[in-house]
Amino acid sequence: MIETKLLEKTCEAVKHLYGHEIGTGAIGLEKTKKEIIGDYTIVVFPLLKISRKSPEATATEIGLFLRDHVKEIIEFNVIKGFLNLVLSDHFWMNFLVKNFSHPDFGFHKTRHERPVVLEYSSPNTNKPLHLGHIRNNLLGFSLAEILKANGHKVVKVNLVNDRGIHICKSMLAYMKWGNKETPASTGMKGDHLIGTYYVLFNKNYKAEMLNLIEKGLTEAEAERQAPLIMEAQEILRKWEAKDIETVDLWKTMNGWAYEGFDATYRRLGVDFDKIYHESKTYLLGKSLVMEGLQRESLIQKEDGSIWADLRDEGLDEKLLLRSDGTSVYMTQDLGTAQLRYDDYHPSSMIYVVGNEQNYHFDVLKRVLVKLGKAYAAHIQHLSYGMVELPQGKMKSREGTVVDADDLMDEMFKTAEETTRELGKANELSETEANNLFNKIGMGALKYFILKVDPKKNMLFDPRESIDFNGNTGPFIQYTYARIQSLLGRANAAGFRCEDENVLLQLPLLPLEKETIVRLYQFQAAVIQAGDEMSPAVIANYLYDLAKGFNQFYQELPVLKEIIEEKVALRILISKFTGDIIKKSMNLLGIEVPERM
RNA sequence: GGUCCCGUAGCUCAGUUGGAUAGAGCAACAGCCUUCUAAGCUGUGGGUCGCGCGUUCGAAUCGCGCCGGGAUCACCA
Repeated sequence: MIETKLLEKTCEAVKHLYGHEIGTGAIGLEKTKKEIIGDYTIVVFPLLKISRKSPEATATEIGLFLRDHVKEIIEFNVIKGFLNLVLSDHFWMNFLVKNFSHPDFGFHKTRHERPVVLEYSSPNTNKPLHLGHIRNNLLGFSLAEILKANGHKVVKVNLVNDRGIHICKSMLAYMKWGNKETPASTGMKGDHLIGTYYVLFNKNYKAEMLNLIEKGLTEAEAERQAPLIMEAQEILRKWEAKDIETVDLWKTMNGWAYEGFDATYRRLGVDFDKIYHESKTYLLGKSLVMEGLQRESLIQKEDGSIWADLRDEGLDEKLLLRSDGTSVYMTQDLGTAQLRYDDYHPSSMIYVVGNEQNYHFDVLKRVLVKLGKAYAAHIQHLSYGMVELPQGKMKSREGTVVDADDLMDEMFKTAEETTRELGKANELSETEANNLFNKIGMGALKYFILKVDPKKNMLFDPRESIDFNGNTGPFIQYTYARIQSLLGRANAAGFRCEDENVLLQLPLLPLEKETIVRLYQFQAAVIQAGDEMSPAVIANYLYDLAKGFNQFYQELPVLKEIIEEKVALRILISKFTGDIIKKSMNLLGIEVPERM
């Protein structure tokens, strides 16, 4: 890319002019600010110690050297310590002509042998997915696409938390109050049906606790002694003992949950290459811990419980096996890490998990190191922030969760209303219309969530719903649809690509050039998004691209332009923009409609 | 209490490997459809970048100390 060349040539300039060898890292190269003439700017302040001259003189000397030694640079200007370089129109035209028809532009061919294992979603089978899971799923899916675009093989895995006390709670409530209901008999999605029992358990559990507290128990005592929780624990023991009835019910209810999840995943447009079940991996975790104990990298206490001692690393002791020999969350995660490593020998293992588990992953890595696992160094935690509601954090018990399926229904409805109001569904068949509403609704939702830096907490206000104007998914989809319409007309009118050599000589108007420059930046955006594991980089790039194109489209005629070569040029720009919008949207897991 | 994260316009967010007058969208107001889709474009107003000190030629960005918000530190997951 041209950036690399500019950096290297600047180093040469410094060596030639001042006799100093410097690395490209010592040079500040950035895009020139909008108001100033130029494409790239070199900040020369850091070089003054070497040049021993004024900022202006240094910048001018380097500018002269670059102009003479880099054929793409046709002129430059100096403002204080800023050297602004102007690249030739020919350079930008050449880029456009050489790349616009290249389907893989901006993407790298697979260049890493070992795959990346990417875990995301990881639901519990005791309740349906909510808005927080949506963020997780969208991030995970998008990140997979971004990594593929950067030349990685990606294995998407889902670790289902299908065992444990929380699962038993739903089971118990169902046994007590379920009346043999099924998804079929109630017409409810399986995961939602199970969710009602989870809620029911908590309601009654809370009532029992209050009762006990009234009788003089402390809260902690009540929590442990309430009959319901003790019954749930009994179910857990039966499950671990492989009691047939218990295991059967567990299988049945989990089956309902899976059916429900599958439907939600399909609608969200996410998928997995491999599904792990905690019920099948926790035993491997146990054996890893026992090995570690034998090798004396772990410690056992008098009551039989096994721990990792991390005190000399500034952390605490961490329990890995309970005194009764049963496993905890960490045990299970050690097992799945090992399993994944054995299954794929990946170059890295990425976990898309909320930032509330930062400590967990810190400990996980350290314990794996203690167990002598070299792959611990390649575990990465994509730690994303919480989705908050105007009232604060979502809490299932207080009924303030935004359900994933409900939300998607809402989005669809809003998309339908808005589209009909605008009269844009009039000529569509029902299937086509529903298809469009779905694309728009999901596009709005996905873009809304992915445009925020994953690391940050974000706010979701269901009342205001999601806008379809401004910096939104539908805005970008609309830009794409407009381009397709334009290209359709161009095609119908029989416009064909002009002779390349003619185009290469064309002078560019500012809006034309700005748009081409943005297209060029797609390559850097893909790389940056991969490095930072951030779909938001793509989303922000996309908005900039679409916004800029709309300006171009508004100000300059394409098909109505008089100069034939300009028509060809602008069609080329439009086509390339459309292609990159589509590719970028796909990196976010968002579809674009041909008409809207 | 220990550790970690966050604090930018009324609201939601960009910008944070230190660089030029801090940017968008929404909301408000004012314009632009006899010309390629107005889910669009243009313009106006709106800021002690939480506060203070420091490092630097230069700080929203780095360091330290406060203030405010959040997460986490379970024989929960």
